Amino acid sequence: MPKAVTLSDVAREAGVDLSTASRVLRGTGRVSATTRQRILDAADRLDFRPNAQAQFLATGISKTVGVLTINGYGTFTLPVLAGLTSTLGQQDVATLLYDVREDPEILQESVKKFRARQIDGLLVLGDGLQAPLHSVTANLQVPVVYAFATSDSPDDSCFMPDGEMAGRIAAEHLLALGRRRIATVTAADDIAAADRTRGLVETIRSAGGSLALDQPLERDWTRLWGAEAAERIADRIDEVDAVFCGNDQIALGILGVLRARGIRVPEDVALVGYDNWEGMVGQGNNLLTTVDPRLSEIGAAAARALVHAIDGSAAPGAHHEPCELVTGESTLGVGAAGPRDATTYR
Amino acid sequence: MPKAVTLSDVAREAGVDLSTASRVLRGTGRVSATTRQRILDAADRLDFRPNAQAQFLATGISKTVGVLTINGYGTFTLPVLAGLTSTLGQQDVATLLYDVREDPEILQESVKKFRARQIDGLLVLGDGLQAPLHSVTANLQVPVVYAFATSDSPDDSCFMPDGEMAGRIAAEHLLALGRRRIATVTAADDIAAADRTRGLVETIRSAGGSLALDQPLERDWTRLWGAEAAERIADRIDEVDAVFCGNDQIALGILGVLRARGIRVPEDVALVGYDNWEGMVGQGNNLLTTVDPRLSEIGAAAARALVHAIDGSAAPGAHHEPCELVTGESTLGVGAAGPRDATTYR
DNA sequence: CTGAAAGCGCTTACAG
DNA sequence: CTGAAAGCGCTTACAG
Repeated sequence: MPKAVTLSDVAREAGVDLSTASRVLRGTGRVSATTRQRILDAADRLDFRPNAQAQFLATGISKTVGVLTINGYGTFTLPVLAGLTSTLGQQDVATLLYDVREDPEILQESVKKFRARQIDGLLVLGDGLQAPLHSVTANLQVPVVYAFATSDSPDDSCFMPDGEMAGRIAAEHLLALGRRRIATVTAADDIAAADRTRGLVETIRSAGGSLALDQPLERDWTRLWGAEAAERIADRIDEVDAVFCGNDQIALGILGVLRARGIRVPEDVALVGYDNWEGMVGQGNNLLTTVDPRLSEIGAAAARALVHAIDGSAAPGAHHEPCELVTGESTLGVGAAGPRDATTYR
Repeated sequence: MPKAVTLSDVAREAGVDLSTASRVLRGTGRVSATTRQRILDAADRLDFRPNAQAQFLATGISKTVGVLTINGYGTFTLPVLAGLTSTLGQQDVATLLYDVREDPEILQESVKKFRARQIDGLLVLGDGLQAPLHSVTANLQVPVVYAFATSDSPDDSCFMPDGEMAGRIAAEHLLALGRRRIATVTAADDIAAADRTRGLVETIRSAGGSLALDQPLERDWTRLWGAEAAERIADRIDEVDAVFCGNDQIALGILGVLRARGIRVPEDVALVGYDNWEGMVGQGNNLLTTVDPRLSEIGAAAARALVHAIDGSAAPGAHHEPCELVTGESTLGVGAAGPRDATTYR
């Protein structure tokens, strides 16, 4: 292991004190142009990399943040996590991850470990569904940001997908295609589902219409529920020419039954899903028109917010990140859109 | 911000020198039982957490590892990444992630940043498909482990799913169910596909049989290919009573066409997929019997190997992590297996 | 068994 | 504008 070159090496090479070298390398304090150049050259020549650990000790900044994960391996949290860590990595900050699994004891453990490690901030990664998390902000003396979760304290900085926007862009797309009898099939008793439904219904109302079948059809997130709902829709097919589905599973369930009953998609009934599940799995079949929540962007936004908060400018409150419509055959028909031809609404 | 308690505080509280306190707290060197106890009590009373940054500087260990990601947001790399970071987190080591996107310049960049940060080791996270990665082991003076990838240097420590085992347990399951005319539909020109096929064929041969339809049907990983292959199978239905599919997409494509043509699954043809894609998406429909590559375990195993390598005991060579059969309706029929009732083969 | 001292590699008032 | 010094909080030979 070749001895690493240190700041003293650079100082000696440039013939100055190491405090002077430190100043020019951090760009702080006045230094004469020639001295500065000499030092910069020396650093360059020696290919100097400051020892981050030493800097951390001297400055009290660790350039590492803690990440607390509620359901670390959840399909939907995975992209958020990747967005988090990769954005943090770009900013040169490391990540110390603990999977909490809603176990309060582990939480205590983690907080202790975090303290030892002098983390600069904490990211709490939820599962995107649950009720508000109990705020841990007060327990720490570093900034906290909640990603894919909300906290029960209104001053906390939280990042979530914009469910209302999802409903809105789905409605706008369907209305633009001339659909006027838009129904929705989704999960019951779910805040996220309710947000999407609200965005949908409000947009339909603004256009002078109302939700087809009067009420949302609500039960759960499964393909099976989609299939059953499709039977009901098929029985009242005159009243429906489009369905916004709570997720892609439901959409797929509906698609299968509708086709089996001889109802054409999208000619008779257009379908819009949510999750961009195919996109996630990298297939790009373009079967379904769907709303992509851009989960990795949720993580990225939360990470950026945390870095800013560490720098002193917090962004308290709930933030809803924009989603994106990804068009496919279930609204445009076969061959209408190129593969992964995403239309972005803002 | 309440001043943190330091080792000197503990030493003073216990009435000893801080070097002595350091020794007992790290469990190194002989110290009398009573002194030891006094120090331990003091540390406890003060709730002392050693400043990790200071320890790092003093010992030269950073407790952070670099992670280089080839395709950071790939559906299949996501669980591996989560397995990595979470296993590392449990061991109290932080993670510094850079997404390389096969860009050699970024790689150089990253190596420099890693050097500055004194990382203890490096994890290279591949995409599970590509040809061997170019080994970067020689460029660093810290241990390197490749996860979900192989390197072009045979001494490197690499962790991959066990593709042959996947084919084997699929075959064993189908044979156990009495199937004797097993075909396979998979991708062409793909090492991973070839491994699974080999495991399948060898197991069938050991049982005294041979692959149905003589040859593997090979093209790509899409559902569309599954559907087309299913047409061919349907035309020669007498020769086939089971299909091992290269992935779940293909399986789903086959399933749809077979049913549309009045061929019963699993009664006439049993289907086994690969990826446990449904499981990934958290639905647990149990529609498909499939082989779960346990991707997060790949990451976990690689992380453990890296930690061991850092401690001095490397595990060079290619490691194939066991996969797992997850049974579903496509081989056992409706209601046969409970939800996510996984059968583990070893 | 225990203490006094040097050192890890930087940063940052403080003088001059 | 630049240098000498103290300090960040620990670890670890080295004496005694």
